[in-house]
Amino acid sequence: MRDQNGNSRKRRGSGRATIHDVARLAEVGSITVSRFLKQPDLVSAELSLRIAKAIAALHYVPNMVAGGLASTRGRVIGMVIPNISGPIFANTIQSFSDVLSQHGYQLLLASSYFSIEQEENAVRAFLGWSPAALVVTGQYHTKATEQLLATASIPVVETWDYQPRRKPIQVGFSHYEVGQQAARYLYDKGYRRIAFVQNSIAGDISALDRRDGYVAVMQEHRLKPWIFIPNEAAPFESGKQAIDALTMRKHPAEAIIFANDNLVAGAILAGQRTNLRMPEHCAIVGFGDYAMSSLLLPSLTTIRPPAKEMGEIATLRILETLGEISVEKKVRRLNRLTCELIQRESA
Amino acid sequence: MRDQNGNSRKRRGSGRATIHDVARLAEVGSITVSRFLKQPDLVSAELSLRIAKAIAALHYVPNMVAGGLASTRGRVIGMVIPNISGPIFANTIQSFSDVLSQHGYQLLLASSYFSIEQEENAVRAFLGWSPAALVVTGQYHTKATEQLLATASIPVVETWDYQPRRKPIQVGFSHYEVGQQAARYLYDKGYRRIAFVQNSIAGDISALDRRDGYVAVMQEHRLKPWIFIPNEAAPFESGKQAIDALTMRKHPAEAIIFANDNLVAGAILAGQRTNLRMPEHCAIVGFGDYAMSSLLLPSLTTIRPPAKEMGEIATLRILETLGEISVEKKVRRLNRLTCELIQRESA
DNA sequence: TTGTAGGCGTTATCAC
DNA sequence: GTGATAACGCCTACAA
Repeated sequence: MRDQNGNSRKRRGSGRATIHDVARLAEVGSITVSRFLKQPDLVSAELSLRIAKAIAALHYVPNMVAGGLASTRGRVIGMVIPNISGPIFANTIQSFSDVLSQHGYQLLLASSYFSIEQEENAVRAFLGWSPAALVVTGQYHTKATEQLLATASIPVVETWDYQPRRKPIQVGFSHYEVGQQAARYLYDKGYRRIAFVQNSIAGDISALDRRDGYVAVMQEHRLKPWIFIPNEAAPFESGKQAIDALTMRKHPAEAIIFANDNLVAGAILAGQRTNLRMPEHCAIVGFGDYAMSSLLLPSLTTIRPPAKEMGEIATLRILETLGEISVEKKVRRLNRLTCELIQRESA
Repeated sequence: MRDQNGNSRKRRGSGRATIHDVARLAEVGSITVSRFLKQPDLVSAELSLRIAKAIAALHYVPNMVAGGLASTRGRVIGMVIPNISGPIFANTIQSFSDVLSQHGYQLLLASSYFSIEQEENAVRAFLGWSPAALVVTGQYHTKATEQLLATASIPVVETWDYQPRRKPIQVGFSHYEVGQQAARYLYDKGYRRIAFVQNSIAGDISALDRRDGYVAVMQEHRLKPWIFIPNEAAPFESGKQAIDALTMRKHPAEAIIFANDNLVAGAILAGQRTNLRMPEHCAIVGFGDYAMSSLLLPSLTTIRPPAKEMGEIATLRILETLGEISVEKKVRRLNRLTCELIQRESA
């Protein structure tokens, strides 16, 4: 039974042209069409031409679902990120997605909101799609996630963190060292009463690593670590709360390291209101280098994570593991990236 | 031939437990397992229990790819957005993805960088995944995209724009009216020499609609429209260039509408350097209400698009069309959202 | 270089 | 309420 296009009428089908329709029109075997699409070198020029015409005539779009099922490995790659809309991760997603789509892979995205339980759900959901690879954020996961990732037998990349001797491919940086970097910078500038303001989001474990780096440097110099934990939920409010608590006291902080630039934004706004001058009264170092960080008054001295680079390199490492490309040795060793301290007005 | 788990050894397979493995362990037919997962009401309590146990024992994760192939409609939804990392669209993505995943759908994401050709590529790639629905940004597409969307016979949603009498489901707002809104606001404040600064990104067609709205209001009042087109690529630079050109002249602009807040950020920084006082010397209205907009000095009067709402409502409309949920009539009519003018210091 | 047979894991269809 | 069977559209394996 044929419909008006000469296609066989299917009981269930999607209605779209299939590889068989193309093959019939081009008068070749379907497998030749498949080869034409995947390994064009193996198909003769003559058949290639006929096939190309048939594809165009039928508006054929290969069914990736069927292909994925047949090859038991789909051309999707899942990515779990704490926060899609956060200023910090968007660049990683963007560059990841861009490089990926150039190689015919699609990005499946989910957000965990810094909850490792939500991350587990996302990973579980992704696995149902037989992804070619998975990308997660950070090194801290639930036991179940660890196990899912281990048994998935696909490339797994951890971004936004770095820990030697871990199984997954790492493309990130050491948060601990970022904490050290910030503390040393301030110490070297002569500050001694240096405080650290934690993130208001409890699930942000990486921020605790940065705190630990700060603590280590303080102890190195026999200074007492001074940690402030905001009890506000909103980042701006937390920042305000922190700077008030740390500066409006008898022995105020000379310098403050904030867990991220969002907190700083709140702090700086509060400072403008109270005429707190930075860095004269209090120096500030943030983390993240968000778009706004250079626009604040004072502009913000902060540590810039290699967000875009992580996305790019993660993709390259994945594509290499999948045999899609071969990358230089240089790239293959780029597990551990570094953050740059951007010196501006606030410290 | 069975392996150690009692599963039949497959020549190709993924190695994961299949619905058949579950069925065998639970001693039921595979279709009953399928029903247990999709329509639990139709399965007796006794079998349900056995199946649940088997699923847990085997760590069974349904293969969505196979399911998608069999049902010719996968549980993925594709979304094309101009810019993932842009401050403006991220909220739409986030809320869209969140509601979606609550209903068991996955988000496929691609960015167009304001190029309708890239959008076409993305749509084509998405269609290969038999998505349950597609979301695109804006109402301007290539002919081919229009055709792809029309023949896909799946729900299509256009966000971030609104145009009556278009075929796709619309969840957005009128950029033309936003342009009018900004112009009227400034006119009502007494400004007459009002200029409009276009976006430096040529592909941002919606920004031209905003410009047209501004032009219309100016002509309404018999004022001469004054449009500045930056020739810089970078938004901050464009903003600086624009404010310099529009204010450092004999008859400077009294007020400026910028195509977006990124441009304004550059302009305000330039103004701080030249001691241009806003709004005294020049009032400014932006568009987007980015995170930084309230932090600038002066804080920015701007028009806030309903980014999060668009994502949420788009998802609801899609899920409703797919028969997943039923929404109130109220929501069903929410095609046209409105933008709020946020009054701050700059105008 | 090209083709044939059969499987990938699930669901639609129909029968009991 | 439950199950057998046949698609779904492509790809791997093997053959010619």
